[in-house]
Amino acid sequence: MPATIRDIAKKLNISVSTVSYALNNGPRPVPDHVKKKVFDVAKELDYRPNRIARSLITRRSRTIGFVLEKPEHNIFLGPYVQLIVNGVINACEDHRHDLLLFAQHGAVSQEEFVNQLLDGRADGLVFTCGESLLPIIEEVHQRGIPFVVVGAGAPPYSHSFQADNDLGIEQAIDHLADLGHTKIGFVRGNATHGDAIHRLSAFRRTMSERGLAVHSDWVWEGNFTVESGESALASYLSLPEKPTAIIAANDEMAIGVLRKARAEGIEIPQRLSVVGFDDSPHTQGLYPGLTTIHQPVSEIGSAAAHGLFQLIDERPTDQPSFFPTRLVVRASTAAPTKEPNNHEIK
Amino acid sequence: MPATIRDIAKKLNISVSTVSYALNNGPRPVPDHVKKKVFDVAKELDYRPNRIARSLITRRSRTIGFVLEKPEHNIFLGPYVQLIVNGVINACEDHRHDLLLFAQHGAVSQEEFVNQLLDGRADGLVFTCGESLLPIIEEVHQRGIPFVVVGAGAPPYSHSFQADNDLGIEQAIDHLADLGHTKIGFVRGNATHGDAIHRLSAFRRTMSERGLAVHSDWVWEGNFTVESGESALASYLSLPEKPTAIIAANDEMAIGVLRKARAEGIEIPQRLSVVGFDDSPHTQGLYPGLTTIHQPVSEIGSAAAHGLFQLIDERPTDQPSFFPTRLVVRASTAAPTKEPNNHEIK
DNA sequence: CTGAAAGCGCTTACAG
DNA sequence: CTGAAAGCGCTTACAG
Repeated sequence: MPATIRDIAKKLNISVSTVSYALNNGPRPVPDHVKKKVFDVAKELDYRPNRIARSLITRRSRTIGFVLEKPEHNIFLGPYVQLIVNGVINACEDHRHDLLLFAQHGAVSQEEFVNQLLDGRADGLVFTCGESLLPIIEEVHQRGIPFVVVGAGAPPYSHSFQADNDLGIEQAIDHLADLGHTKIGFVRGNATHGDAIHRLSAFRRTMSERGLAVHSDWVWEGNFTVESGESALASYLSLPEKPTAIIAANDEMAIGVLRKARAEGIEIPQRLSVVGFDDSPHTQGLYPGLTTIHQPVSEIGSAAAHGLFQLIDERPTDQPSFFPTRLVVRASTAAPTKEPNNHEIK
Repeated sequence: MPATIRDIAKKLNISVSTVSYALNNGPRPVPDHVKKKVFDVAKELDYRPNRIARSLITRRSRTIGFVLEKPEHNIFLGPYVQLIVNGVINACEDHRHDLLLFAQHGAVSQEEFVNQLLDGRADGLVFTCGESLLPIIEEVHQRGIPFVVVGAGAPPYSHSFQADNDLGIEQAIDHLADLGHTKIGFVRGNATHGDAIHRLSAFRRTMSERGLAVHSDWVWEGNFTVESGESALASYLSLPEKPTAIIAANDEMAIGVLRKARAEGIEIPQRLSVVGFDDSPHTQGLYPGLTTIHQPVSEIGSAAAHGLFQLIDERPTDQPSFFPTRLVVRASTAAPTKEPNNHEIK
């Protein structure tokens, strides 16, 4: 049986309150010689404070929760989630908190899941933004516990932290237009994902603002995976009239496009230019390099967590919440020099 | 003020025990009509069970902890950690637990950190293996709370889950030897990391078993990052006699070797063969492909977590704890065809 | 200055 | 069958 403050108090013939104040260094003063004895006995008994008991009273766990977007196995494999969590963890370290990953979104009912989010283990929550989370965010909001949302498409009442998707898509289109492209395709992300939705509508809007046509044949479904990028390129191949450039809503899908293009013998960037979105670290190691839109994902995660800590402490939030993107030109884009339609389909 | 079971009991004029048994569906039977009333009032009051209070009594939080190996910012960016966490999260979902990431290893004293690990928020702990964790594992072990260790170099009393590093290094060496290489270099990982230490000694041993010489000039320090692979290749360049092949203790460093080799105009694999270790997913997307040793990192994480759940439940552990590796041949290895020493150093 | 006591929100032996 | 009560390990008003 682990030792408690009662054991320490008994051993020293003093009250538990004195022990408590001694161990916590306040708020009530305790004479140094008493304090010393308390610490000595604590060490002797291998006393460890029980934070559960403390939390029950203080209503603080010094832990924040992270809610994964989708109830999918292997959700953790995406570079985006990894970067966000990395940023959140960094902020937690700075702020002396720990991070609880809720793992049961896919395994229990929504009611039970919300109960878990609100069961006292976390002082506040970081949501990633996906449609499946919206009703959950709503319930959490009703409850009044502090939360923040990472990504586009958060409810208006929430504190959200996101990249400037509009700017990013403009940068991608303008880069391609500057190179002389007029026929530009788009691989979209999950229809349930806030950023994906945002980037698609930014694509449509910016294209028409620039006087460029958007063919519905040139917009492909995707789900942020390499595989969905590959199948986008597969259907590109069967088009009678092909775009000379493709923007993918994230790097993974851009990699899929590149990979499939390579397999099909389509020269990149001579015959087809490809732009990604994210500039995630492992894309940076790709050869030949991928032209992409950089967004500071880890910093967004950090800012979100710091914002959450401010909400928890009922301080005003002074964190930046809207992050500019940046075009990173590498080897996957160039002026269109070869006619894409001349390509032989096997 | 959130509602408690007392509020429900008061409203229905029944005892809190009945409410508790009703909400938990037992162990004491509660008549269905009472149960229904309890659930109705619970919903009406927006009652949410407080797991902190429950945990204080049951001494179970249905949460396990994950202890990161090193007190480094951006620790989460490594693909290895990501894969382990992914496997652990998957197991958590299966077992209806959540995962607490301890974030303060670098921010607080060791004593305070151990106190956090033992403060009741986690029912058991998953450690990754690094030297800095050994004294911490020792203290946790003394305390008697369930824990498992992922990776090589765990204390003998612990349940550890790891890849067969010896086999992996043998596979790498034998593959290169079969191609005709006799001069093989090695980029080692952090000197404080269990797997890194293990792979290096496996390299030395297997080389000598195969009658191949190990030059100390051909073993480079590394720290599992791309950059350290690059600097290994930089010092390779200045060697009077160069190996024809390099094994890196993980994929990141192998990527660094490849990248630097490309920058220096060294033809891969004609002039230099490179073998990695891990076969992490984003390596799989590399072009040209990296020959590497596959280890099932995510499965190891899953098995470790499942093992931990069995320890927590005091059941016998039946999880596999030693995982075979597998050679994956891609484009970075071939028979040595060009003399490496002929290469011009700029 | 310090101790005795109430209480955080639950679970669960103990009575009736 | 169900209620009253003890208690988990702490914090913190309340007395003295």
